[in-house]
Amino acid sequence: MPSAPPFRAPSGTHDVLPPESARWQALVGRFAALAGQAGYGLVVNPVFEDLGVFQRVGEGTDVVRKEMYAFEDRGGRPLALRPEGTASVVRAYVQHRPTTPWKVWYAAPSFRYERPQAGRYRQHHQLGVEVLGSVDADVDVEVVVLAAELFGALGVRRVTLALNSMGDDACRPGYVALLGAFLDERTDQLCAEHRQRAGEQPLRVLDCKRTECREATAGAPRMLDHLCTACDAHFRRVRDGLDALGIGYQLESRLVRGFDYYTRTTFEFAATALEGAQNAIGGGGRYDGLVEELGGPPTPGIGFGIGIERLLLACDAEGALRLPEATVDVWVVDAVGGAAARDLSWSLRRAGVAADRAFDERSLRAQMKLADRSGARLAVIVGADEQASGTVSLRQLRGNDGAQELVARDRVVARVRELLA
RNA sequence: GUGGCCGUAGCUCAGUCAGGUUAGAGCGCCGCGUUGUGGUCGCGGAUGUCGGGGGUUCGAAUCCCCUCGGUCACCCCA
Repeated sequence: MPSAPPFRAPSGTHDVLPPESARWQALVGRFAALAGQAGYGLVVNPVFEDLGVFQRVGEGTDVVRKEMYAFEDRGGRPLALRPEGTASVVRAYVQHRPTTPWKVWYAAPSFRYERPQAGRYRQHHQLGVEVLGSVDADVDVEVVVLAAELFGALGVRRVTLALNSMGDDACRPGYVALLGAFLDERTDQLCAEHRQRAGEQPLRVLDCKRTECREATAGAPRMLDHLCTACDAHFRRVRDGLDALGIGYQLESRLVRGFDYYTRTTFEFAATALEGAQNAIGGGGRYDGLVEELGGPPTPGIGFGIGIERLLLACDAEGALRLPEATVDVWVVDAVGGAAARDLSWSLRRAGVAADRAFDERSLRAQMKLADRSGARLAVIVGADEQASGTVSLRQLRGNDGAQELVARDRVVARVRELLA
């Protein structure tokens, strides 16, 4: 007698069950194929890391300052569930020092303690790639195009790409000083939060969506106008590459993104078919200082993350990724106790035929209903007569007027294969 | 973390505003019509502590408070 269940998935988490889980499989499978085809290997990282790994990477960011699942294990070690994928991959790079360029992809959960809503979860899942060890602008292009290709392969068309460059150590400090001076003169025009924090995070103010900040920064200096020669050339090559490959984008000088580690190229994909505010389906950028930050040798890097849940919502909104219902080829109906179903189903499966059966000695009628609903094309039926004569009845369930034939038990697999061919 | 809305069978929902006999529908599920045959059709059946807890009342799905969950916006981002 069911009553209110004592437990449910924690707030902001969710179960993925069949048939929805098949879409996950398909999505990850497509991505794995695309990444593999481009020379990326799978990386699997721990779901928690030393707390310091993430603190080092984003001490000025909301994600790290107020959204982390941080805890101590029984040995008193400070740990945290990963809030994003890049830090773990970079930590693994520093630890193992693979030869470069190191091109990897992952599909893994991330954890952020936020107020849940549609498309925003406390445990969500990301597909991502990282490339470590190359400053080549063509890597930036490869990474961005890879994400775009995934959307295309899935049939998600209504996607916009925002592109920006954050500069590097040579030009960013000067720009930030310029921006800081600009903001200092109009602190009182900013929103409440940034009136306090504009000094420490001037770039954040550009990203603020509040109208006060928007208006106050309308005439602010743009990073893109202050790139040094090297960053400007790099950015130009990135844009040329995207143009050559037919990937459209919009320059977005306000695109700052949520992590401190970005340098040069940053980008964000939004699904415009999504109604809600949570329409960013992927984003990333270059992080040429991050490996050193985590104790490795100077090594440039770039990567992106794509939110699986949001991407699936975008698929829904566009009617993409509609999968046919999963079916087996054959359903084994056994009215004589179950042993025949047990043996025949495995004979078929061992021969590569997808087969299923009922349990619990259901009535013949009930088993036939299940056979029908399963979508199987054939029913293998064993009743008392077949049992006695060492045969089975093979019935066609899809069309052919339910044509039925009697087949010797040792010829079942061969005949089934013929009929399915 | 802040604010608005919502929470009735497995699913989608009616009933809540004006508290009152055993809480309903459709779909799905199970069984039977056919003790050896599915799809259609017909008949029958099961399942709800009306999210949870407390309160008001003779009486609460319905009113009040708290809480949990969802959702929308802010914020942030995938």
